[in-house]
Order: sequence, then structure tokens, then C-alpha cells
Amino acid sequence: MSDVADYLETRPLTPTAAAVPIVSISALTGAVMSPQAKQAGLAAPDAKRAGVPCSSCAMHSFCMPEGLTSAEAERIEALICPSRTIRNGETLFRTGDSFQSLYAVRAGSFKTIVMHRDGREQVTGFHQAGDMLGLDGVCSGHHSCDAVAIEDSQVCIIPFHLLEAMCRDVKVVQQHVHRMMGGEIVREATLMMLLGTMSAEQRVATFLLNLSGKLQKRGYSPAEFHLRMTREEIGSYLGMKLETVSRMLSKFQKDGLVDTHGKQIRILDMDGLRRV
Amino acid sequence: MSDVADYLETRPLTPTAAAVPIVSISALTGAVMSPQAKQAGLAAPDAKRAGVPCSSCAMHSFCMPEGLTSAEAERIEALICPSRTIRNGETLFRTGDSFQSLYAVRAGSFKTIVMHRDGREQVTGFHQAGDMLGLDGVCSGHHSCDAVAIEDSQVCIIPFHLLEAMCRDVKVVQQHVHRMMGGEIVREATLMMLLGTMSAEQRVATFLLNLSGKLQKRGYSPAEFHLRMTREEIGSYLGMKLETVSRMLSKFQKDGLVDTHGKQIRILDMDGLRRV
DNA sequence: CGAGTAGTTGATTACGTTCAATCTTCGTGG
DNA sequence: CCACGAAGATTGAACGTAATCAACTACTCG
Repeated sequence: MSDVADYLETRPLTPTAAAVPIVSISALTGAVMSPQAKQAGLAAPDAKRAGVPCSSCAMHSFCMPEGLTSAEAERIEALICPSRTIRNGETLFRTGDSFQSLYAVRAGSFKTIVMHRDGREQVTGFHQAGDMLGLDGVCSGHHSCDAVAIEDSQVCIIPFHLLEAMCRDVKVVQQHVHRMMGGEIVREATLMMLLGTMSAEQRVATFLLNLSGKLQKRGYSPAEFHLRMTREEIGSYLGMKLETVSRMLSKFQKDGLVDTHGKQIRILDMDGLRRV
Repeated sequence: MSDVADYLETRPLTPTAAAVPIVSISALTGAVMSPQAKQAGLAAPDAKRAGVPCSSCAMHSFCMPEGLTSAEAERIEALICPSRTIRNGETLFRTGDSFQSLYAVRAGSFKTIVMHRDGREQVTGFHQAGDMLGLDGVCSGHHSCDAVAIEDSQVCIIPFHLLEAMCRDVKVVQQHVHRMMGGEIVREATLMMLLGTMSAEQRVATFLLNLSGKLQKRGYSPAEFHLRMTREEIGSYLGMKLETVSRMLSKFQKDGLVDTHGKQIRILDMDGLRRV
């Protein structure tokens, strides 16, 4: 439910960080389970050790605090369990599951959904490489949403009790965790604003702009990208029906703001979208 | 933006805590400013020292972690600045203000609002005695919403850097802070669900039920209470117009679910409301 | 290549907004 | 204490946006 990277908006982004291409899932190799993964009771049978250490991971700048000593950086690396592969449509965790770990998305994309008792569900967030998942479980010790992969994905597993322990020793880690949680709070408040005050047209425009900004921070083109989610998932996220999403995209097309071909999106007039 | 008490839902509530009446603002006495308040640069000229120490504050069970040693409890008390009085309509902090402290509502009520650039604003939360305010600033170091008193109120000021320091030393304090932040994340996700999937009727019903539950946890009658906010503020919070709020309340009245006289509310059929 | 899923577009309906008039409550000052 | 004015709340009528229902098209994948 969280965007680790959001709080970076308020910090300068290094040019190198923005230019690094995202690691593809096929570039990640598999290996054996670590003792910590067993201890946390979380790594699935298909858990695999990523060949890439944090220090050389492209998402490094999104997950890790700055200003660590090399000893501290090593301690964090030791704390992180082997990454786990989640195939398209599979769930990383479900509502009610015991909360043990946070998950940093290393590659791929997820949606988080909450289910109403009457069966209706709503998408509460989309999460790409560099985002953090699982903070919803911190409060009660149980997850309060489902996290489902919307393409083949890979996550790093961070046992929360170990992270908490490290927070007690290393101030920058503590502040990093607080900022991640705080960022999630702000992100959700912004979304409440969107759901509470904007028209369907404005919501879709805002959605595209937010996604664009997020991709830009990761070194991708902000103007041309591929949607990982369906119209229905977008609609659920934005509090409207899929037909309405489709209509709004068609309208933007007609107005010359974007160029859509199914899931392929090209933003032609960024300012025009902002003015909607 | 936070409800400290929400996470207590998952923990047993002691009968005594539920039975304690809420301290009235008139019961609080004033005194001088502490060195810490000056240091934090936050206490307003009208800051007053609450005569009541945390240990005998009625809201104690909502703000404080359990299982502290007496030395730790003393340290927390020393850390908390003199409380500050905020009159109806005054703001505790504004968007963009530098984030220095959290605020525990000791008496009264607040709303938090976010402002869109086009001037429209939305209420993102209501906060009563026992709730925590200010977590929105943790991420960026600046507040991302305004907190406005909707009746004469009093808050305890908790300098965040001191709280962070204590989190590093005392595990239960750390977990308490994490749970507060996590609780806020879950609260907002629930609200997103409400805004994204529910009809106006269901939203108003849910609002009344949530408020009722919150009051019950504080030892008040869950069936009969006084709304502190206007229809317009409720509407803004629920993503609808004040007229719609009014119509829904009238409808509930007609259906025999509630009895409303202006801001005085009596819930006649709790289950009926839940079934809406 | 065919089945099934995802997406687009049109027609109709319904819910909530908008605009407006009226009523109530509450705070202020004569 | 009551009168007055302002702000808040209620109710009605007309309107508009997005939902619903439905038909059709375009992809994707065994």
C-alpha cells in the first residue's frame, strides 16, 4: 500500500538514480533460502535468492536510507531475506494473514485490494518496483488488504521485527521507516481528496499524471508507458466504473491530450491534462 | 489525521478505561511554559501547563503504551510539553508548517483539511480526545494538511525528535508509535473504500456507526451523542454535499433508524443502520 | 483459429448536485 | 430578557454526471 519513493519528492534526486534502468525480472537469478526466511516463516517454497545485492540493485535508492556506514549497510543486507517470485494473479499476502514482514517490490507490479463484507472490493493502490508493501499490517499485526501481482513480479522480504530492532540502533534507518509510513499516510490522504472532490475526468487525468511522475522518478519516459492494470482495476481504484474510465480516455484522445492504444499510453499534452 | 485509539480495537479494552468520563476542558488548569516547549519552538503564548499528569489523565490509555516501567513513564511525561489551548475555529497547524511535534487531543475536537490548488477543500478526518494529530508531517518534515479546532480544545505537545529518541531506547514506545502510524494507514484505507464504493446513504450510516463506536470506546453512550461538526463538514468528509447529508439523516429519521434534532443524534436501530 | 477476456461506444436510468426558498438555532447587543 | 441577524439545516424542483444495460470490436492465448 505504500510508495517508498513518494517521500523522495521532497529530497533531491540524484541524476544517476533517475537514469538507472529498472532491473528486469529475468535478470534475477535464484538460489537457496536463508535461515532468516525460515525464521520469519514467510519464504514460500519457490523463494529464490536474488543474485543482486542491495548495493547494486537499481531500486536501491528507493528502499535504502542514505548515509549508512558500510557496517550498517551490511547489516541491512543481512536482514533482508531472499527475494520471492510472485506470478501474475498470485497473492503476496491476504487480509487476515499474520503480519511478519514488509515487502519491497524489486520487479513487476502489484495491486492492493480491500474487500467489503458484501463482496465488493476496491483497489487501494498500485505498487511498482521501488514501492513498499505490507505497512497495512503494522497496526494490528494482521494484514488488512490483499496484495496481488498484476504481472510476474519479485519482492524482497524484510522481517519487520528485525527492521524494528535495527531502527533502535541506527537513527537514519529509524527515520527512513518513519518517513515511509508517513509517506503512505500522505499518499492516502491525497487519494481521499481525489475520491471526495474530483470529477471522473479529473480523477483519470490525475491518475495518468501520478503514474507518469512515478515512472519518471524511476528513469522511465514520463510521456509514454504501458499500463499494467485493466480498466476495471483503474476504475476500482478511482471510484468509478470501467466504462467511465474508457470514456474519459476516449475524451482525452479526442481532445488531443493523450494517445491511447489499449494499454499503451502516450501523453501528448501534460499541461492540458493538469488543467482538466 | 490519526486516531490513536483505533488500533485498540484489536486489543482488549479494560472496563475501567471504558468507564472513565472524559476530562472537560474547564477542569484543566494553566501554568508556565516548560523549557522543552521553548526548545521545540512550538508553545504559543497562551500555552498552559495542564495540572493533570499523564498518569491521571482520562485519555491516558489512548496515548500511552502499556507495560512501561515507572522510570520510562516518567521519561515520557517529562518529554511532553505543556498543553496548549486552541479556541473554536483556530488552527493548530497549517499546510506547509514545519513539522516538529505530534499533538494528542486532550479535550475538544479538531478537523483536518487538505486544500486543493483550485481552492476546494476536503475534510480528511475528525479528531476527538484521545486522538493523535500531526502524523501527516512525518514524511516530508512539513505538515500536509490544516488542523482546525471545531470547538474549544486542548492538546498535549509531543516533540517528535524526543519521541524518536525514546523509541530507540524503549521497545514498547517504538511499537506504540509504529502502531499509531499503522493505524492511521488502515483508517485512511477504510475511508478510501467508503468514498470509492459506497452510496451516500451507506456513507452517512457508516459515519454514524464509526462515531458511535469511537464514543463508546471513550466511555460515552454509543446511542446518543452530539455532533461537533456541521453538515457541510460531514459532507466534505464523506465526499458529498451538505444537502445530501441532511436528506440522508431525514431518511433515517423517517425509517426509524435514528432520531435527529439538529446536532443531537440518537441511534434507535443500530443493526438497521448496519444493514443499510 | 476459435474462445474468452478486455475494451469501446451508445441509449437509458438513477443518484446526487445545484439552485432556491424556508425554517431553526445560536450568539450578540440593545 | 428579548430582538435581531447570521449561520446552519431542511426540503423541494430541475438538472447533470456517472452507472447500468447492451451491443459490438479488438486482443490474447491455448
